[in-house]
Amino acid sequence: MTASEFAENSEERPDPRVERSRAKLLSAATELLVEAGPRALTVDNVAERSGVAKSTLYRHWPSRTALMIDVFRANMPCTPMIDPSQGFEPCLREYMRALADSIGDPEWARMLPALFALRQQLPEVDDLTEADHDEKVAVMRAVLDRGVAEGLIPEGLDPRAVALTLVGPMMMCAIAGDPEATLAAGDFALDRFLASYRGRGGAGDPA
Amino acid sequence: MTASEFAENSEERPDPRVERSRAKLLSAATELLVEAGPRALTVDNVAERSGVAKSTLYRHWPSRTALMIDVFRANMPCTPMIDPSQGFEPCLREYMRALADSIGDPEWARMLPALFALRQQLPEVDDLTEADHDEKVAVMRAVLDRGVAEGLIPEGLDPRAVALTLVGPMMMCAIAGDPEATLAAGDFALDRFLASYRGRGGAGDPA
DNA sequence: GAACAACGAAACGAAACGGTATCGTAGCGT
DNA sequence: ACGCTACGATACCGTTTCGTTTCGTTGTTC
Repeated sequence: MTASEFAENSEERPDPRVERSRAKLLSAATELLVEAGPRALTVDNVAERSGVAKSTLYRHWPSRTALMIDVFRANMPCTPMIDPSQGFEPCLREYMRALADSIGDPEWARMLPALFALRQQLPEVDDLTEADHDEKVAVMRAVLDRGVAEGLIPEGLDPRAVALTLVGPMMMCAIAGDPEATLAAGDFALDRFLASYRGRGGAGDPA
Repeated sequence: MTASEFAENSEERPDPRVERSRAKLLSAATELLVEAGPRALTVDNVAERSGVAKSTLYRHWPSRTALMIDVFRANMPCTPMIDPSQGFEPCLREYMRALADSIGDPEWARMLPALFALRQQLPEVDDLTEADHDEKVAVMRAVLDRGVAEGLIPEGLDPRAVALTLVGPMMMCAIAGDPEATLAAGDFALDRFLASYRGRGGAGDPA
């Protein structure tokens, strides 16, 4: 009831214990998901490994499923943003490199198959992946626009198709359990893609 | 006890009931896996849907896991074989088309994520996918050899890398829940790949 | 038709699971 | 120092799950 209460400090600082136990639970749940798959992600396992009581878990999430979804959300790499001012090819190469880094991260690569598997059952997970996909396509569209402006690639290229051919090989690598090869796979695909438009000066037909 | 019994028919014909119940169980298990994922593939569910008793299931498979592995094995499309005599490009195009057909099959596409997810936990599933991968790479190697012989692509191309860039987009399509686009994705990737070597007469550097 | 093997139905057990409730404790902000 | 609140421990409930067992029945082969 001091004078300072009147100021905009009326928001009470949140109890640090809340964030701490939440972090512990999320971390333990991530470990379990990475090490042994979604089936091992049980409330009892998470509680035991995290050292946090099961009752506390249910104070933070309404269900085991909600926790699992948050595990994906917390670990999903955010789509790297790109500065288009450095030109088409450097920009695309940097984008691919950043994507390989995030997709090929060993932890993330281990939970990637589970993500796609649960996408079919949990609409929230589906939303997560779809939003991520849209972001990737949006960045790709911007990069391609730059390429068209520079006359290096033809007009009318579908950003979704390009993203598929460039990201697909990397994703395939990560999912197939060979995350170390992600960067190389992306490089090869990118080289082929770029070379395919260098043949006749870039203004080929947009097939 | 007729005379025909004396011939090479001395091996007793197996009871047709065995194969019948096995087929029923496998079919029901496949449906459950496709519709609701591996978590729905329980012994009770399979027994109920197939109309076969649970005890019979355990006469055919030692565990639920063994059944699930056989479900994958029974549904996994066999790698299409290719006749290399028709020339490099037609041959590669036909191969890609056949791959798109098998990978993009709706049923198979629905169980594909589960396959990759369980690969990490079940070594038998890992063996399945690895054998399939090796087959694909072997066919690709044969096709590429033909391409080198025709002077259309440079020597020294890694069949694994090529397979990754060509199959990756299709696989990504199927896993991401868009199996209808599999063919188009493969076509686009293939067009880019081929065009990338047409620029300077095919004898470019093997990057 | 007789012997035999596969099957169906059902009960059972043990363990794991998701989720709830209780209550004493300990840490936080004031 | 005090009150509030998150927390820990634990017990508990109902359900699901895997896997086993038993026994009567059906179908197949000879």
